[in-house]
Amino acid sequence: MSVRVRFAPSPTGDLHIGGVRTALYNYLHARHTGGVFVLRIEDTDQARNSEESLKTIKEGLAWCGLGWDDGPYYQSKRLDRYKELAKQLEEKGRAYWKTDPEKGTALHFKLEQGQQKFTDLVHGTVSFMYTGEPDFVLLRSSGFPTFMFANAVDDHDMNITQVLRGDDHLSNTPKQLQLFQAFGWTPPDYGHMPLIFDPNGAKLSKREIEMYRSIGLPVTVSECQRLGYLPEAIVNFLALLGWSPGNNLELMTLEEMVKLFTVERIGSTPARFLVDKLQWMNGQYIRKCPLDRLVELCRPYLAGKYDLGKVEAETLKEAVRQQQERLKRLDEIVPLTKFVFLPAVEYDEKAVAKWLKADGGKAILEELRAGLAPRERFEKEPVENLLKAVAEKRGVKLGKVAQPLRVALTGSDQSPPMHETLAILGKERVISRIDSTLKML
RNA sequence: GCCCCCCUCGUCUAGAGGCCUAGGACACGGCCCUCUCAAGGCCGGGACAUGGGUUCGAAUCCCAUGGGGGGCGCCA
Repeated sequence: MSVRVRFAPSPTGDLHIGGVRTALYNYLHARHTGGVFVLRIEDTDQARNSEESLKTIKEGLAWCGLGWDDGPYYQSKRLDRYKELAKQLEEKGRAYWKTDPEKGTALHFKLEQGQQKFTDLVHGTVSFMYTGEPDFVLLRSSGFPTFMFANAVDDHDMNITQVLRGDDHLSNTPKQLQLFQAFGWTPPDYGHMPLIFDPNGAKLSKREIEMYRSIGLPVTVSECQRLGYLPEAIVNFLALLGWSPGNNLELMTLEEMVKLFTVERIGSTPARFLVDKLQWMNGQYIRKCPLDRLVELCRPYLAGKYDLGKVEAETLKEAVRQQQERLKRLDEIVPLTKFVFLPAVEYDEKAVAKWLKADGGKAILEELRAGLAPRERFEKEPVENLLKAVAEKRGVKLGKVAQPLRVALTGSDQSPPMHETLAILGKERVISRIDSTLKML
């Protein structure tokens, strides 16, 4: 039978990083086997569902490059089907109505007690012992089905062959298996993948989002976007949280992952989500990114902070180019290009003290001004020659003469190579910034 | 409370009885490159949770203990 897998989120919030990984593994399995990837929306909780969340999920999957082949199907549109099947169970004597004084009358499934065994795709044989395991609800008093029920029914109706989901569902599986048994259906194979933990080893929690944000840890797709991560990096990183191709290969495109992915190689140990490696990986993808695309990726961050209205396209492009190998996150472009896009220099006092106010800083700057003034353009060779000449004449190292200029032009002791810094600022700004710095000293 | 899952460097992992004096990556430290910061290159420290078995031989198999996590909702 050809493979059919699904991603079945409930539209009750942002698309979570754990959800992305679940979607990814199902997507990879489908693509690897030439199967079909189904999207199903489990919107049976009227109170918590939202249109906006649905939109977020679809856009989030698209952003990650995880397209589905079939669906989306909506459980809210299949209520009749669930009711019909529930009735069958009732007629078979496997379900009964019970009234809760607070919540109303709901249909319950009669759970068989005793040993429950099944073979999990990632854990192997798993065996449960049900002693006083309570019966679970099939239909709520509202008439809506529960997850346990609708989810199993849909997996059957949609001919799902493998269910790849989080370990948090492992304990529920025997119950759903009993449902399949009661209907006389063949169940799909289940594979439960390890949970993703936060840096403290606890389950990722929505409540901690502020703390996560403060350490640059994106736990939802919108956080990924906000914090300047590339989808390639997120997908690549998440793929490696619980799966490995086994040959020391780490940087992979989606296509490569598709080729390499097998569910046998999904691990069984929970993984902590730390930001370090993700940032490194993001930097790798930023460096590989074609410049034109990188400019567009950076533009919103810059536009949010600077007035780009009068900035020439070439300047913007060059500013981004200069920082490409320094970025780990897109949002870092903002502080790094401050010297280009802000009209006035913001001086770092420590840098000023170290390079300009100390021994000969001012004299060096004056000398460089004299050397720079006759030039219209600042190319690599002439600039380097000038710096070297000044350094030699004074018997000091290159850094001794480059740094004062750097601080005068950018306010900081860190910037792209001198000739690039000069070139992007242009003659006029170079001279005026040197002059106003000199005046200040 | 009951049931279940997990346990290799700080982190992600490779490892399916001898290939392991345990490999890779991130992070960390050092060096090189160098006008700064990065990037890049090289080197280094760093792990089989513990205790019992099984076996000629165990990170790999079994059992306990410890630790971590999950499930037991008219949430999904």
